[in-house]
Amino acid sequence: MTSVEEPERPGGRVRDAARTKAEILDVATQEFARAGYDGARVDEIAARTRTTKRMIYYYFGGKEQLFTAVLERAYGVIREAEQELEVDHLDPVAAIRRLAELTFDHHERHPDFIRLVSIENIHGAEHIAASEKLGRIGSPALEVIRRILTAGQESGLFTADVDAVDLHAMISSFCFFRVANRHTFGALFGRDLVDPAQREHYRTMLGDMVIAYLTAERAAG
Amino acid sequence: MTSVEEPERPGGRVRDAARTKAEILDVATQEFARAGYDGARVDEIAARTRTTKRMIYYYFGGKEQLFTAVLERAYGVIREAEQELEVDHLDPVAAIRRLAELTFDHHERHPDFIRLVSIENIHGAEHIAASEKLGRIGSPALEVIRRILTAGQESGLFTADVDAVDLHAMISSFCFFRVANRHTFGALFGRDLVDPAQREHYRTMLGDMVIAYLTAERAAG
DNA sequence: GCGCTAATGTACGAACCAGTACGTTAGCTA
DNA sequence: TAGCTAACGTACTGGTTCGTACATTAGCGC
Repeated sequence: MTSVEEPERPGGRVRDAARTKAEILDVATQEFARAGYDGARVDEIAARTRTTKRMIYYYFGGKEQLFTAVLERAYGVIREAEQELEVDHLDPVAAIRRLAELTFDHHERHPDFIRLVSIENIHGAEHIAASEKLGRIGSPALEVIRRILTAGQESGLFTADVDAVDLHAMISSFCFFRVANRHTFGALFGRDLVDPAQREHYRTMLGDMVIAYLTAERAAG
Repeated sequence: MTSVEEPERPGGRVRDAARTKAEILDVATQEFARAGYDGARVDEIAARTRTTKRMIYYYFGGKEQLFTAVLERAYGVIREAEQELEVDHLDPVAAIRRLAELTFDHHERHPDFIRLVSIENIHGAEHIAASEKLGRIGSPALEVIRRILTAGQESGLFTADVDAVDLHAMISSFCFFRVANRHTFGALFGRDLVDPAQREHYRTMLGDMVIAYLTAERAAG
């Protein structure tokens, strides 16, 4: 919003492939998250862009590939966030709590991403399967969890012998459900799981749950 | 499949409003769960029914109302299952574990229901909001949780002071995630959360988690 | 400053799909 | 068994939506 009449094209150049592509991806992310894959309209995405529908097909090939590109970028964002995890200086209990809270925060801050994942699951993860990039994206968080778990188990602090993938599932499930099922849960039980006033409450609850699970005294079995 | 050439109309009657409606609901449930709301095709539902598209509009009014009817029936099924909960004879710890396991089992047995709930959340729970029936459906499980929690907290077995709705959310999140996100999780982490061979593993994990949370020694604060 | 190509805009088509107008019949009732 | 109505079928339509053929121009290299 620097100029008065022409806030468009802030970069100066009229033709800019990179910016056009990025803008399409931004709008497409919103539109797919808003309405689901089949509910999303290519014309609507184009209309909310500085460019035209023609460009969507020029750069991405089609609706299907556009959705795949949207997913690739969304997963890229979470991978980057995970790479900034700095918990190695903490003791295992504090480290796991911190990791859980960061996962919690990321879900809270990216509801569109959660919706995209829900949508992709409705479609059997076929776009992930079709994407070379997503096949080998991995998860930095998983490596961090592995290290903390090993440390905690060796020191005897953690009694549970879960592996990193299952613990990641446990943490994610709580964070994901809270955002993804917010609407049906709210409608049926009259409680908004994403109410800002309850944010700390649920964040603490998640941490307590994970720590309790990892440090509980297990019956011999 | 009792007769050879005419396995149709097993009830005998050619015209049967109740059966036609039920059949439409059955097929519609599958189709909506398969493709999402906008991906589902009314023509496809009709084609897989003994009747025609005309009847869908005759009985339900439209695609939107049909989906609402599908949701109403699906939620009705889970409510009925919850009404058969019999855990009052157990001690609080065993009762909670049993409840968690029944929730786990119901999610496992009704993947279509899980998909419908995901779809409804993509659309902001607008069909639940539009349904009178679903507004006052409640949840028998919630009452059971309330009773167990009170007993456990009064006896000092449970240290956590969660309320029933939050505990229900915690249990549901794990069960829901495992089924709903099966595809993306499998594609990204190479682990099938619904692998039958791992069923007991995750069922136990859920119970351990909930019990650990409820019985953990909390730091004063 | 000239030409070449990546980048972009316009206008249209063909298929699809929710919903309906109109016509027919099964089966209950009296 | 006649008549009435709920239940059902056929065929169509109007709008929508993904995708594309064709025309145009910006901006870089030389």
